[in-house]
Amino acid sequence: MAKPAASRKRLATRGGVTVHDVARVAGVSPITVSRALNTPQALAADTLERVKDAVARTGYVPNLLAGGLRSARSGMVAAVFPTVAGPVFASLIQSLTDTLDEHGHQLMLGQSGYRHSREDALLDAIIGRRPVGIVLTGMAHSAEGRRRLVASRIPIVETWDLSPSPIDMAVGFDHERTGEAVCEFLHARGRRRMALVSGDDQRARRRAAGFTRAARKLGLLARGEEIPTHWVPAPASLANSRGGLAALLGKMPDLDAVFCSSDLVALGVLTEAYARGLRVPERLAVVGFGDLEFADGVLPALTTVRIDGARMGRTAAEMLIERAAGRTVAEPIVDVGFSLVQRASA
Amino acid sequence: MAKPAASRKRLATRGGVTVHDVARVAGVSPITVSRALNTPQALAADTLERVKDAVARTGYVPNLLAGGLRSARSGMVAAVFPTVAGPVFASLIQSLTDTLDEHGHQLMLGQSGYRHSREDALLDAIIGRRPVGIVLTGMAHSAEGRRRLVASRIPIVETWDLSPSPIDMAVGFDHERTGEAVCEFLHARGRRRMALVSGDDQRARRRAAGFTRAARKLGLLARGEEIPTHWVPAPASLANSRGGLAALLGKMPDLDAVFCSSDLVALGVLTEAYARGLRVPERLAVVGFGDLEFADGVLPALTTVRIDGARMGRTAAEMLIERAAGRTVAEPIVDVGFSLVQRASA
DNA sequence: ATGAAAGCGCTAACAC
DNA sequence: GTGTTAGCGCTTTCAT
Repeated sequence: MAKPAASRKRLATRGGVTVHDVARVAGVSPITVSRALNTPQALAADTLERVKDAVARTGYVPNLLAGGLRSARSGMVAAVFPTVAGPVFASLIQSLTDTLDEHGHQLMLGQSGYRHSREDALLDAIIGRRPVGIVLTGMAHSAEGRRRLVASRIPIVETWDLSPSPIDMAVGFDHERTGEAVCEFLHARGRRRMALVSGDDQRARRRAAGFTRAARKLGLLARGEEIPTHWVPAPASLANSRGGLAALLGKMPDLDAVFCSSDLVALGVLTEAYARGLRVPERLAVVGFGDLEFADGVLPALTTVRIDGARMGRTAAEMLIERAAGRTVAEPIVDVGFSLVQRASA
Repeated sequence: MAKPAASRKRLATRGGVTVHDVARVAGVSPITVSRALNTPQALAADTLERVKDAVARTGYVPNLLAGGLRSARSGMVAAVFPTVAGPVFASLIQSLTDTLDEHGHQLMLGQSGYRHSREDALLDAIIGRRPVGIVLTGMAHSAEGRRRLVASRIPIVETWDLSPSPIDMAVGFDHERTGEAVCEFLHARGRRRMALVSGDDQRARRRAAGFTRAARKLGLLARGEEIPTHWVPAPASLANSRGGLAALLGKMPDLDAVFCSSDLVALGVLTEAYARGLRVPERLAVVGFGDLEFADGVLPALTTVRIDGARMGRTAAEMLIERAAGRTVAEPIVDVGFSLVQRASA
């Protein structure tokens, strides 16, 4: 008497169709239903047929929470970005999702929003879901956060940046080198009075540092002198960026080149230059960062640094999938480099 | 003898710290640990203290899969977008994540990529995780998919578009009306020879239809005549869009206004117009769609349609949270409208 | 090739 | 305010 009551209750309680229900309809045991879905090749053809039929008729959708609990495999990958609004991460997220999807994994997305306070809570929410892997971008992990990540033993890929001491694996590029490359490029073009308009985030500061180092090496800076820089508070807007050029010109009227921390900032600089009648590139060279979609269409077309976000996303996903399969990753640290896209603005 | 062996095995098997371990360290029962984390106000202050201490010392991170299974609350919200790469959805995703985060929920992200074949598999992966709610964007749900969604009884919000017959709830705006509004605007500005350069997706087609309807009403079209339209295959690129204007001018040399399906397309049109020496807006008016970040910075500044993506995301999240709390949503269908941002290009 | 039993880690329900 | 018992729905393990 207790048994039938229990099964009736199960159906009533949550309204959910379970393996038991499908099993009953198919005339098999629950485990056979499980096998039909996970290892169909292990079943006789007609049994498989019966189960599939029962699945369709009952509208059964497996509870992945239960399966994940038992098998300790959630099938999800978590990713944390400072923000998804910026177009910079879009192609990375896109290719990450696509590649994971090809392998039957889902992406769980978190935004750190550069707020350290929320960061640890976010990590707990992630680790607590026992993901197959974690993709980290732009987080300056707290000591505590780092400890938890390591303790979780979950495979981790740090992206975008190429950290000097990755927690586990990394795919990215060297921000300092991009700054150096741009400085050298401008110098080769005969520019000598350079400045920066830069968003105030960690990676942009790294690029600025690289730029400064190259300038020093090229003899553009006297001892102790710094590259004039206007820091645009995040999130960088067009108006802010225009103001940046204005401010720089106030201090340095003979300015002849500006390296911007993003294409959007560069667009603001371009706009301000136009408003002031400063010809680009004749009078002022402008270089952006990111090669966003619009960079090719503005006037003059923007010279900028291109990053292969799609490759980063794909590589990160593949590393995690490799690890999830229990294999070791041959190349756990990948530098995807960057390229300088030369257009009209410099 | 069996009991201690079992608990020793538990520790060894997965290496994971569980409620039992924390309970033992704190000298309480497992349920008390659970309560310390979920309903701390129900515990005595010193007990709470002891448990928190034990949690910190053991490095315990609750297994949310197990908790979710038992309580039938996964704490996740799933969202499906055609693509996250396009900047159009960025602010929507951003505010969705932010709002969910404020309420302790995580976002699971899926990309349908406009592929119907993957769509049902994606839905199973989502429904199988028993999310608190589902946000749908730009999916033309298959009959089967729709049936599964309804059967799952999971709260659903359709966004971006305002479907005529939503599955459950909806936040969006009327695409046809934006097309109408732009046509009327251009007409009021004295334009009579209008055309469209449009990406080939469903919503853009709706806007084109609205544009055509208004043109007909205004007497701009003869019986059976259509608005000349160049369809840009997705994903729309700058080069494609430039080609679009070129093609239109071939057929209609006295063209005096173009409505584009996105700001990026509009930028391509602007670029082509410049290359041909067609002055904007004097000779050719150009209107975009989306009010992307760069719209204000290009030359001439782009007149465009602005959509409040942040409001959509916030509203969608709040609706789902409301439902998750067992309350009914007062206004299950919300029209966030749009606004025409008038700048120099038209 | 299929089934029975057990248990993943947590919390709802009910005691006290 | 705290503990005991049971079970969420699935899959691992072992048996046949």
